[in-house]
Amino acid sequence: MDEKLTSSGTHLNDNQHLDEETLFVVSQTFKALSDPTRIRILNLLCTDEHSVNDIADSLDLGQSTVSHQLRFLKNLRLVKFRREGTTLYYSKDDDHIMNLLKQAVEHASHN
Amino acid sequence: MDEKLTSSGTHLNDNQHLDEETLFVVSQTFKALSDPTRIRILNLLCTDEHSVNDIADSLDLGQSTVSHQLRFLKNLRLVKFRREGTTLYYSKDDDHIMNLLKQAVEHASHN
DNA sequence: TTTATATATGAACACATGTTCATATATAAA
DNA sequence: TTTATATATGAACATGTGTTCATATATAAA
Repeated sequence: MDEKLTSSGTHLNDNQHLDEETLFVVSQTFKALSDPTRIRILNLLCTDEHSVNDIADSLDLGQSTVSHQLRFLKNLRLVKFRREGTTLYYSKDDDHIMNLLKQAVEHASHN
Repeated sequence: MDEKLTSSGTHLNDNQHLDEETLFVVSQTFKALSDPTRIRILNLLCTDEHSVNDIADSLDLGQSTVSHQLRFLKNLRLVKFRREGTTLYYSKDDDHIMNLLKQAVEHASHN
């Protein structure tokens, strides 16, 4: 127990080397944020929840495109959804990553 | 002057819509951080400067691979280099983006 | 059940991406 | 100039990625 303080665990924090799992998760996370379409979707979900067609209409994207990208984001647990009849309302599910996106946007638009 | 306070500039901060240039820069930035090899290189450059062969040896990568990726990172101004004889010492050139990487790593390794 | 609407899915396609190989360039030493 | 070392470069290749199209599924209303 308290693996971080021992020196015999499978992978400890040597604070320098990145183990393969961390590397994979980090790269996948940034990959999610590396596509303009996904960035626009997440930016839209930053404030409110939206249905799939809402998103498609707002961003002028195909319904299929939005659905595919939402599945991608859902697999990474960056978004979640709530059903109401036949409509699915998607919303953000990871405030930490949304914050990274916000930081990058602010950095890029040099405010 | 002071475009942010006017309402007649080409693109203002409506704080909701992302203009194309911002979208491009943000996506490119995250793309840089979305590849395991580049993450490992940046992680290595997080603390000290390193030559190309240093990096290749440390991370068990081909010299060509490292050189290609360093060019990629240099084009995005995430790294810079300093020459000493025939050796080029690379180091980080964007503390803000390095900080984003650090945050993601810490988030992924659930500390 | 039939119909309408909202969303998901899979195949296909064009395009982007990362690595490798061979080779070019650049600097310094002999 | 020749030689050695460090790095850069471009072509080629396999693989990954985002969008579109057609269609399937799911829920609700009629």
